[in-house]
Amino acid sequence: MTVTETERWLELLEQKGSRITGPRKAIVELMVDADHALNPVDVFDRARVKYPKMGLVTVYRTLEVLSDLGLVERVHQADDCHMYLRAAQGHEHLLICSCCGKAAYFSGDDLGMLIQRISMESGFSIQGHWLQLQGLCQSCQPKKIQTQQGE
Amino acid sequence: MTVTETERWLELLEQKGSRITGPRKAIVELMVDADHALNPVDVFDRARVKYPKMGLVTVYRTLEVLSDLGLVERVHQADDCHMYLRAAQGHEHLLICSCCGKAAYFSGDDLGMLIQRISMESGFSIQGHWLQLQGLCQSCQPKKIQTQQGE
DNA sequence: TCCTTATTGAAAATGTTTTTCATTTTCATT
DNA sequence: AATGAAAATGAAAAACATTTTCAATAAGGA
Ligand SMILES: [Mn+2]
Ligand SMILES: [Mn+2]
Ligand SMILES: [Zn+2]
Ligand SMILES: [Zn+2]
Repeated sequence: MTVTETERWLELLEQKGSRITGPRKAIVELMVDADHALNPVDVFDRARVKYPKMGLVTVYRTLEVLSDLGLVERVHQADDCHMYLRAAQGHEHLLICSCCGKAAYFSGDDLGMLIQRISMESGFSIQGHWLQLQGLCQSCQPKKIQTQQGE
Repeated sequence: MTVTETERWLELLEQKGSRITGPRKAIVELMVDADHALNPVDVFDRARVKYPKMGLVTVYRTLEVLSDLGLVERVHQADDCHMYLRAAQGHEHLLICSCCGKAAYFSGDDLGMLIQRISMESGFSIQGHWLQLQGLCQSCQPKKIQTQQGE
């Protein structure tokens, strides 16, 4: 599954007239599999394992290319706003572990009523929304006992 | 109302053992009233009108102090993740105009059901959420006719 | 294999935020 | 009102993150 997804990304890259290169393959392979949002340096460190002469500049450039193709997207967290993760499929939002950073998409939110009400009350015409849940993933729950913030 | 709110901020500052200074007054006055999220340079430019010898470093430092006191908070937007706005009162979320940047808080979202479901499905224990609506404010609607992104 | 051109990595440039430090200002105490 | 300790300030330097420049390299069609 990972292999075919990697191939899909590379084919898309090719279709758009980009060349398939060693550095790009290394970055695609790792981004396809990543279950944490990664910042450019994270990507750099991981990519260098597969492609040792990788330059950090190429990481920036490749993330931009993948982002333009809609394959990865930027993720904002309180401490780091320049993280990247495979893009959402359709209408999905992120759930991120505040301890280890593990990220998962979810879908099925319904803000229609809320948006309609706020639209009325504020006079804004609402174009989009941004929703992100923070929590502790299963493997981090034993490690941390923290207070829960409701609603 | 603005005057008393400014005073409240300054008193809080004083209570916490900080000194009330010219630069801080200028920044507090402008942040109390701001209806747009402002980045440090925005704050700098505006504060210099009232306090011409203001240094940019002081802006950074003062925003941090106000943020530590819970009086302002950092706002993330697609193009600029280091913007500051007066802090939410209780459980509020932001509505921001994608054209002019006008910001308004709203409350009354209820994600309880959603959170419970996602919690079940994912195994995460959910601690908090981050919700932001983007749209066009009343005065920007005539200017731009844009496609609407649903739900 | 050859050739054109996109891509690459190093280095330099740029832009932002933080640190350092001598000077100024605040404000509690005379 | 004058004094003095400590906090705050602004200029300059340093540290960081990101982008640009450019000569060398590599991709992939002919
Ligand atoms: Mn949604
Ligand atoms: Mn952000
Ligand atoms: Zn975790
Ligand atoms: Zn507007």
